Amino acid sequence: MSVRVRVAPSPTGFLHVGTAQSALYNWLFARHQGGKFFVRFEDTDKERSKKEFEEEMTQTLKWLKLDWDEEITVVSNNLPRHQEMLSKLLSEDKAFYCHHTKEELEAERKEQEEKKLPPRHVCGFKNNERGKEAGGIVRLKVDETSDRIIAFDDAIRGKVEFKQSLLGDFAIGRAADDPLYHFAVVVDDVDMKITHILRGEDHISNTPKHILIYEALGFSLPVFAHLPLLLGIDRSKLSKRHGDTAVANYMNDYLPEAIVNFLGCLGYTFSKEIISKEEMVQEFELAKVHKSGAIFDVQKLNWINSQWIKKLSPQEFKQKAGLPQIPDIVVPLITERLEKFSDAKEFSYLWQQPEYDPSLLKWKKGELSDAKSALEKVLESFKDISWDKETLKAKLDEIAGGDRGMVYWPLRAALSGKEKSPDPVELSLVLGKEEVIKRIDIAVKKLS
RNA sequence: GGCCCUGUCGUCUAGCCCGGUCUAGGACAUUAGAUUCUCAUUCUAAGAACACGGGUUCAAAUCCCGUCGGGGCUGCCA
Repeated sequence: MSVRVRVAPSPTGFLHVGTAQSALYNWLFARHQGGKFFVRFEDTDKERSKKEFEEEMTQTLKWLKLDWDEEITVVSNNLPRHQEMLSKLLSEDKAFYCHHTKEELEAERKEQEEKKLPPRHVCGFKNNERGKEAGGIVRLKVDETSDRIIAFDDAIRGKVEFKQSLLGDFAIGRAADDPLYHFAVVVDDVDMKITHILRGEDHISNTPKHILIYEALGFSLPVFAHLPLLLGIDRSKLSKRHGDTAVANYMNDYLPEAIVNFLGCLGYTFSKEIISKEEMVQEFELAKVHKSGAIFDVQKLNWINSQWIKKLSPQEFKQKAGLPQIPDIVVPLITERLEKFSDAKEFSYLWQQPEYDPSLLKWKKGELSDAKSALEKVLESFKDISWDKETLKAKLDEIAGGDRGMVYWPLRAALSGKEKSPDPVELSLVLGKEEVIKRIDIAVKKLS
């Protein structure tokens, strides 16, 4: 049987990096197995779900190049089916209406905590006539007297067990025509013939509930696999207070290849650290996914991004960095020292004249007057010189005598207007003779 | 509180299943050095971890028990 997996985010915000990671592992598993990967929007929470978030998530998934099979589905579109299944359970007496108020339920939960009892709602309505009267929320009947152990073999963690008696009669619908997540997700996964459910570890304790729903509905179980969570610096579940959690916030500074590479390696150890998703597909094995959560460390992301940036062709770089006007020849000078695209603007001196204070021209071992005379000598000798690396270098060394800094520093400063930059010979080569002479001339005038 | 998952350098991890080859390896980060006018790249080096306590064994990061720590869930959110 062919593998079918899905990622099912709820469209209540921008695509979270954790969701992106989950999508990636589902995608990797599907592609490795030659199966199908689907995207489904879990909009059972009508209050918070928004169409614009669906659109945003779709665009972001595309940007990550995690291609899905068939059209994206939306849970609410399957509502008639959910209602049908809910009614079925109700009529088969496997589910019932709970008429307790929120206040009563809350009081019950509070009391249970105080008495150190397991938190569960064993509903008094499940076995009396009022439980059949429509109104209130719909709960699944769970036999609290059973000593059954609900167990499943997690493809990542191995055997996981829960006592059925601790579950209580959990809610599956706000009303007979309004399914809750736990119910809708099961029905949809069945309808889509999902074979493996790879989702975040935060769903482990929901799994026994889902198993009970599968059973009540008479469907066979898929394979479950719970992915480790992405953590913030304090090791709690990654959330907004830890920084940017929306993939969208990384789109301007990072390459999708870097994000995918980073996310893939947080939760799995591949044969190498810089790896494309196609290469990941080759190696991916579900059982090798890590069990414990990993901290989302931007420093590592930055390094990975810098590695991917270095692989870019000049054309690709200019387009991604939003600098289409710059000459190809300056690109390597930038990519060699770039971690994030937004930092590219620091190198504007490569395509436009820099602004700087004349004092910058003074080298630490000399005076301003030394800089001036050095620049004048360079200016003079550059006017009629062969414009290649060896010649320029030889000439500058000759002018400098023994102390290269006396010439290199002021020249480099004159060309870049920065304390830190590529060396003056490289700058001269990419800037061109005419521009170099112009900039030296400006520098000399600043010192006059 | 209850239930469940998890625990190797600061971070991501290899090793653990099938005890000895582990004076615990790699990467990021940090520090120092080489190259160098500066920065970056590159290279070299250094510091840095088996949560703790028992047990089994000739031998334990690896097996067993317990403790502690971290996290998740505990909703008419997902």
